[in-house]
Amino acid sequence: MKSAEPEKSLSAQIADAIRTAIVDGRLLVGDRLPSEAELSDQHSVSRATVREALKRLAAQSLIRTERGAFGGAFVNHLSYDAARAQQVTTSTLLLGMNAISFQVACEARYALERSCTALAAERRTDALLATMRTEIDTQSAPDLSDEAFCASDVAFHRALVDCAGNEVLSYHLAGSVEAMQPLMNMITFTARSRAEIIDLHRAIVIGLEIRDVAAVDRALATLEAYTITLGQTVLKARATR
Amino acid sequence: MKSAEPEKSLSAQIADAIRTAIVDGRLLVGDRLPSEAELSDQHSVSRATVREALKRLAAQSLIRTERGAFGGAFVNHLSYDAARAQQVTTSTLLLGMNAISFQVACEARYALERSCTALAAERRTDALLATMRTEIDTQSAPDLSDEAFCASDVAFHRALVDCAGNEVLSYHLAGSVEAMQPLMNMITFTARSRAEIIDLHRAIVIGLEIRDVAAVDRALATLEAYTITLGQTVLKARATR
DNA sequence: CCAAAATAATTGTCAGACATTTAAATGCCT
DNA sequence: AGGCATTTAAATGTCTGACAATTATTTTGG
Repeated sequence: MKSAEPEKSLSAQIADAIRTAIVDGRLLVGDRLPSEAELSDQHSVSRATVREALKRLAAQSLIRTERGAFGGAFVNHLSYDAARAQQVTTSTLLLGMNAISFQVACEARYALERSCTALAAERRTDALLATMRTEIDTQSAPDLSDEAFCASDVAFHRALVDCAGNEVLSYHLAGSVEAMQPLMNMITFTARSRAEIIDLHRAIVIGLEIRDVAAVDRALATLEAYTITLGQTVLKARATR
Repeated sequence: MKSAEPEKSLSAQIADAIRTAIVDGRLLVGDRLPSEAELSDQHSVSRATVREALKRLAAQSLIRTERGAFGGAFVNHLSYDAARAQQVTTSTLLLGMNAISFQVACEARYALERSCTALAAERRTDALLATMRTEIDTQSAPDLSDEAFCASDVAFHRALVDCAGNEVLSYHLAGSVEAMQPLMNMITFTARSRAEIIDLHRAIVIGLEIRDVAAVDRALATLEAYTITLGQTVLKARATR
C-alpha cells in the first residue's frame, strides 16, 4: 500500500507506533509507557529522539508526562473538554487559513446546528432553558462589548446543542460553533442588530419550551440569513476602506 | 487569571508562544520560522528544547520542516485532509475511551448527517451520484470482507455529504462519519443485513436524483434505526459469551 | 555554455552529562 | 511501635557538543 513513503523521521515513526498502539487498544488509559531510557533501547535510538516522539503525542493530548520517581509517560484519558479544545483549534485554523467565505462557514454551522433541533425540543431541560434565558439577559446589557456579546452568543448556542442530550453530538456541534467565534468577532453588532438577534434567541427558547421544532428551525434559519447579511455588510465596509 | 499554573516545560512554553503567533496571524502560511539555532538563541534554551517545541507544533500540523540549505520550519497550510485526519483521530479516541454507547454515537452521527440532506438534494452533481452508485456496486460483491464493506460504506456517506457542496460542512461531517468506522467494524454484516443497507443506499441515491429531501431523510432515519438494531444484536452476542 | 563538484546552511540523530522532581526506603528519636 | 527527617533511587527536563544527511547555491572545469 504505502510503499514509497518519503521516509518519515525516526521520531515520527516512533510516535506513530505508539499512537497506533493507543488507538488499537494495546495501550489503555492510565497505562504507563516504558521510561524514555527503555524506549530508546527498544527502538535503538537516542533518548532525544524518543523524547521528540513523546512530545508529538503529548501535543495531541494522547499522553501526559509526570516527573520524579515512578513518573513517566501515561496514556491520557481524552476528556470531552480536551477533545473539543483540539477540535476548535483545528477548525479555527482551517477557517482562518483557507480563505473560506463567511457565507460558506455560516451555512455549514447552521446546517449542523439545525441537526439537533428535533432532539433538543424533545429532551430540553429546565436547567438548560434557564441557562439560555440568562445568556439572553447578558446579551441585552446595553454596554456590552462586541467580544462579550459573541461569547454569550456562543454560550447560548452551546446550551441549545446540549439540550439534545447527546454528549457526542454536543462535542461535534460545540466544536463547529466555537470555531466560528473568531469570524463572528470581526462583526460589529449595532444596537439594532443585537435586538434582532436577541429576539430570535427568545423565539428559540420559546420554541424549545413548547416543543415546536418547526419554530426553532425557522428561528435558526432566520438567524443564519441575518448573520450572513451582517457579515456581507462588514466585508463590504472593509473592501471600500 | 491563570496565575498559579503548574509551570509548563520550556518546550511547551515555546510551542505555545509560536502557536499563538500563528493563530493570531503574526506568522502567515508559508512563512519560515527562524532556524533552530536562532530560536535557541532567541529563547535562551538549547537546540534540543527548541526541537521538542517544534515537534509539538508539527504534531498539530501547524508547521512542517524541510531539510537542507534554506530549509527550516514553515507555517503549514492546513489542508482539509490534514484537518479531517486530525479530527478523525481525536473523535475516534473520544469514542473509544469514554464508554460511549453505540446508540448514542449512532444517534449523533445520523443527526449530523441529516443536516446535509436539504443542501445535498439541491446541489448534488452527476459525478457524486455516480460515485455513490459505484460504491453500492462494491458493497454488492458477495465475497466482500466486513472491513471492506465498512470502508465502502464510509466512502458512500462521504460522497453523500460532499453533495451538499460546502467544504466546511464536508469537513465536519466526514470527521464524524469516519470516527464511527472502528465501532462499525465490530459489527458482522450478514448477507441479509447487507442487502437491507444496500437497498437504503439505493433509496438515498434515487432521492437525491429526484431531489426528494423527505425520501432521503426517511432512508437515513431507517438506516439509523437498523444500524442501532444491528449494534445491539452484536452487543447482546458479546455479553452472552 | 553546461555539467560536475565543492560549499554552506539546515535539520536529524547521537552520546553523555547534570539539574530537578518525586515517591519510596531508611534511620533516628521518642 | 510510631512518627518525623533524611537519604536514596528513578525518572523527566535541560544542556552541550558533535556528526550525519540533505539540499539550494556557488564554484569550477571542460
